[in-house]
Amino acid sequence: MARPTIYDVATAAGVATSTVSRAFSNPGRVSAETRERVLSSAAELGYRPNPHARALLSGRHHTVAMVVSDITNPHYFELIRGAEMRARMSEYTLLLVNAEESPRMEWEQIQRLAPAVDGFLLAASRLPDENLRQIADQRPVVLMSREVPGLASVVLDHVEGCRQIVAHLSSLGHRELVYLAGPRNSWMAATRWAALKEAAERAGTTARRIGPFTPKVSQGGAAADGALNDGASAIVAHNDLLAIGVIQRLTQRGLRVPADVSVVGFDNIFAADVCTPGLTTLGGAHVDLGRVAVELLLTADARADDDQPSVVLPTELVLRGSTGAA
Amino acid sequence: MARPTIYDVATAAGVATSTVSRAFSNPGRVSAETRERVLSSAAELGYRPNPHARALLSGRHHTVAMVVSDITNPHYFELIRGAEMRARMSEYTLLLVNAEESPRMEWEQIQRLAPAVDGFLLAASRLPDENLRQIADQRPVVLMSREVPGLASVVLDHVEGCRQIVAHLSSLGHRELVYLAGPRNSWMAATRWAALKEAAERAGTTARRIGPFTPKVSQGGAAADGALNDGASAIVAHNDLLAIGVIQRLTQRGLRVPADVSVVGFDNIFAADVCTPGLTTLGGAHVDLGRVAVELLLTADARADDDQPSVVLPTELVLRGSTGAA
DNA sequence: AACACGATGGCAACCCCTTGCCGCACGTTT
DNA sequence: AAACGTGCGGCAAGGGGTTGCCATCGTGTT
Repeated sequence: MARPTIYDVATAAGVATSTVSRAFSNPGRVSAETRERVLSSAAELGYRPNPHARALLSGRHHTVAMVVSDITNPHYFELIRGAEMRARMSEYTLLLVNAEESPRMEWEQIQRLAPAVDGFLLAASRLPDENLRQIADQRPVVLMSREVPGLASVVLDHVEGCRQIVAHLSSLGHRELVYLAGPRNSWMAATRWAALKEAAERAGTTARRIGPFTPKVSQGGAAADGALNDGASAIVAHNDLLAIGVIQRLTQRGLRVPADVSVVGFDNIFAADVCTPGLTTLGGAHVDLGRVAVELLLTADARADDDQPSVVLPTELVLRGSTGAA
Repeated sequence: MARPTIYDVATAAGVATSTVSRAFSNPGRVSAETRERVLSSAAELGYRPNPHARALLSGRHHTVAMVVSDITNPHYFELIRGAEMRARMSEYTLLLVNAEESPRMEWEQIQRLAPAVDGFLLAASRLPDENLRQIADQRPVVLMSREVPGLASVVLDHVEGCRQIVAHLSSLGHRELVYLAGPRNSWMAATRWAALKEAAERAGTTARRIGPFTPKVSQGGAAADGALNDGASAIVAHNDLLAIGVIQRLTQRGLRVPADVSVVGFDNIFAADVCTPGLTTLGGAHVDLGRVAVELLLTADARADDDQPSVVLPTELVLRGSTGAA
């Protein structure tokens, strides 16, 4: 038989549909006794509210969309996990959308979903600030791993993280490092480089940048060759995938890591722990990042437009075998 | 200003709302000229249909839900990617749901979402056959990495795959292998063991099973110790995570892989390629699996209830350093 | 005893879009 | 010229809930 509706429940309980509705969504508005009767009728019939009908009028969908710039990057899975957990805690559904590194596709998907979700989680968005503000005008938005003035965001503390990286390399005697940059339109790539350069200057270390590189293992070859050409004794890659590709290429070319070259990555993905040598990488509370982002999104209504928090979570430098004395 | 509705477009174009609706969803029903006028008015106003209102009446939501039993397992990422790609190709949205290995949670989430999605993709569902059939009565369902008579499914060819594993180990001189079983309610765990045992018998090899183990790296320790106790020269782990944990533990205990013990995994996750030694594992077209599953789901309406295909995709044994002569 | 007021339930409009059915204006057939 | 299509728009009824407003009832106040 067809799914029971609120009308069926109303008939069964001998009340009006409005009473049924209120019994569920506004318990204080009906007497305890009536409520009890409605709920038991509903349970008996196996009634479940139709989310679409509910959303149509109320405008609340109990759904948040998370848009990731590239779902193939294992780094995002931690964010997704955290977001999914927090969303489910509040009985929200997480919609996952992949933008495949294409700003246009990202924009279109967001526009398509805008009327159907309560807000957007944008992970490492490739859209320009301007567009992000437009989206924020329509729906609450929380940026992940990106900051834009006036918009809510959650990021890891890469300034401090880069300082740790430089300090670590410095203490091992490295006086020159090269940064393998990420994609041109990646905010993270710009941020990491700025923080790295600044930290290097303070530590009396030389930092150079080459790239940009698409942050995938397959690009590690080209990146490694470029880095060797540069002559630095330490390589800081835009992320772990690239770093792993670099190590593979270095090993293939007969260099020893870390005896000849040290390599550092970002993200602390699972593979960083099992590759050889283990990858020294800047990790952090990625699951928390996802969690906090949803938290911010769900509480967005309670904040004024000009009160959008920018949460910064701590990083931790995970030392493994890929870094050693210069 | 508020999002324009079909009424605004109708007014702007000087037609009735029904005409606007048809201009979009039933082009043959209006004259080319009228359609043109409606579309340009709509474009001008920036009109986008409200998916909820559309779904409410039509019953089609252009959304499919994918339920994974444990989102922390990187193996699923490939399935998710494939499913996401195929869904987007048809302008469908993919809803991602995590069941956290809990059948109860899986069931509740599915019931909650049932009225809001066009179908379910259930990856490695932990629900009993009975429940799966109930779900299939409500909505189209496609199982991934699981088979239930009468329901559509996509799986890798583990019978052939296990044969390959046994043949490989056999050719290296292994005469005894031990299988580290997956979770008790996992269909895959049962299937792999059955296939392995059968293949082993034919090859004149002894196969024993220990477990079950939760398929995580952290369980590799206990699994490895159990396997060593068994005395077999080759270990076949339920999946790569477990296998990697096993290798770590073996190495820690001073054994050499593969000189002392060979290890084989399942899934060919990214980390299998970068760990040391590289993990020999049974891979397959996981992205295709996701793709095909969505394909089946989207075409489910066209098939009779008793014509639910069970697609079997090929596997490939990826040889790496973790297996060697006995 | 007359009145005020809070608690509770029902009525009906509304959210936005789809679709069955009707009617009109043509063109075609015999 | 009468009888018939046929193509195309509009009307209006939902689809399943939510919510503003009104009616009713019981209790407390003076």
